[in-house]
Amino acid sequence: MLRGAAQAPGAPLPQLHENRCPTDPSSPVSPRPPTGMMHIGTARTALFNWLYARHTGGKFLLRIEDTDRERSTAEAVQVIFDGLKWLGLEADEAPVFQAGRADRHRAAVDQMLARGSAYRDYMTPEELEAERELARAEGRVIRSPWRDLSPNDAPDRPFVVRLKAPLDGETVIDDQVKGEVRFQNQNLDDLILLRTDGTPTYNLAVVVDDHEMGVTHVIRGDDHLNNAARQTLIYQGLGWAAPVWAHLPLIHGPDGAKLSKRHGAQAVSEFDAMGYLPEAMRNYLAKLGWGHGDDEIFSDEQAIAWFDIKDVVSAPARLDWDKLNHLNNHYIRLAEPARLAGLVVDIHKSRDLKVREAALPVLERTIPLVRDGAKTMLELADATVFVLKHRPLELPEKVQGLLTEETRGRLSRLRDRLADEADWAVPALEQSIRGFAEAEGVGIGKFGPALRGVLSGGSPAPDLAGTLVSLGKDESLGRLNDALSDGA
RNA sequence: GGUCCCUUCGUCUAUCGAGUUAGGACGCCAGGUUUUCAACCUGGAGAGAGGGGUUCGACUCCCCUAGGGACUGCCA
Repeated sequence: MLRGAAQAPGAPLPQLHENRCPTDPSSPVSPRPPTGMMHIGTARTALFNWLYARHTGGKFLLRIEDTDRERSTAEAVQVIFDGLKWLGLEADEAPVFQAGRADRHRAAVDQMLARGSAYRDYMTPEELEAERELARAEGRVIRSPWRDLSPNDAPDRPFVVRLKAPLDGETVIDDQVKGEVRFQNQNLDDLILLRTDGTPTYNLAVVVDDHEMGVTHVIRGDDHLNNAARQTLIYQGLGWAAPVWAHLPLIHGPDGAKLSKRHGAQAVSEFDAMGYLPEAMRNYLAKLGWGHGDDEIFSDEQAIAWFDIKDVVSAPARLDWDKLNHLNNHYIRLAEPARLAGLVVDIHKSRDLKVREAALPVLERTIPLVRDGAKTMLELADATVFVLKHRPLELPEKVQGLLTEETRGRLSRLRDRLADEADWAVPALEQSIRGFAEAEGVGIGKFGPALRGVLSGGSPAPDLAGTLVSLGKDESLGRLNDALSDGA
């Protein structure tokens, strides 16, 4: 939905409350090749934009900022789409590719040139470098001599087009989370709008696209706060009204430093691979930098109803794995077993474990029994391997050590009792086991560990009755028989 | 170097000048429960970076210092 560039200067912002999600199609850290990842910080920015759009009834828009052609690849873009989809944040309209709008960007620059709010700068790279050093030494911003020269003096050589920013006065950003931020214009340089090859730069493209896409609220990372001032100057140069700004604090690693590889993960795909559920990520990310009183766990609907940019915290937050795990566990307990079973199968398969179709229902009835302790889907997968093993099970030494003469006798008597059990369900089996212990005149501790070991092959398993139910009567008895006949 | 942002328990945060032992959550510690690992129950320790102001009164407003961070590209 392009509104066209012809909006009158100073006209009121449309009441659409549209947002955009600024997204980097390539890695901001390593120049090339694109690392093809969607940073967790980008994901949270997207989440806040999404929450705000849903809350206000506006639109959640996606724009791929690929004005740097070299670093933008189809794969990198796909990673972004996949990441947003996994997180459950899909844009309301087709994504806009910035690179495809270069003509609009250039048209805007023509306007500025005509209005005198931009100029051609013929400085050579060497001259620029010298000026940069000098400016830094003098503690000021770069200034080009071409700013005030007449076009008639133009030499015949490549040029960039720069913004002709005001030299004095101040630019005030009324940021929704930072409050009023003031910049002295003398500290703001004439940023490049068009490169030597005529292609638009990011700062120009963002302004033009936001304006023409009808973006009213720009919610983005803290790292753009300085840019907001400079972009405001571009809006002024174009005679357009600036949008409402909201700059989110960054997410740091557990140690407070910038989030990086050594913190475990930075890409949303990695969180997926580590077994985190998207709804847990949404809840966690929402709580990171925003909150609604003491509410810790909430649904998307609640988050949407409660979300307000003004409640966003202004300090950077650290990624806390313990808390993420806790939330993930909470959502694993809430999820449909069938869905979890599917995810668990995928994990087992990726670990080269053969999973037959018939295992799905078995998994489905096992999951509710073992999910309470699972912090991630990976752990849930670990907790369910016992059910997927093939007979005869290999018993680890620890289990074999439990199988003394006495215990074997006991287990065999228990086997007979279980074989007669008609009601193969947790309550009945619990009673049966307890009754058996009584009949034997011993505590469950006398045979429980051995029974568990025989049934699970030493892998983690739920309580005894649960394990029996998970396995089913035939498989349980079979495993018992295997162990009792083996070496007997 | 310059500009800008940030600073409450270990972590995320509540408290939006005067009802507080500064609340909650995760984590942690202790105890309970117990057929593994968990889960679960009970209890506990734990914070306003430092220094100045403003005010009858400050965690809350202002200034300074310290410490973190972002930007300072013909990257985004």
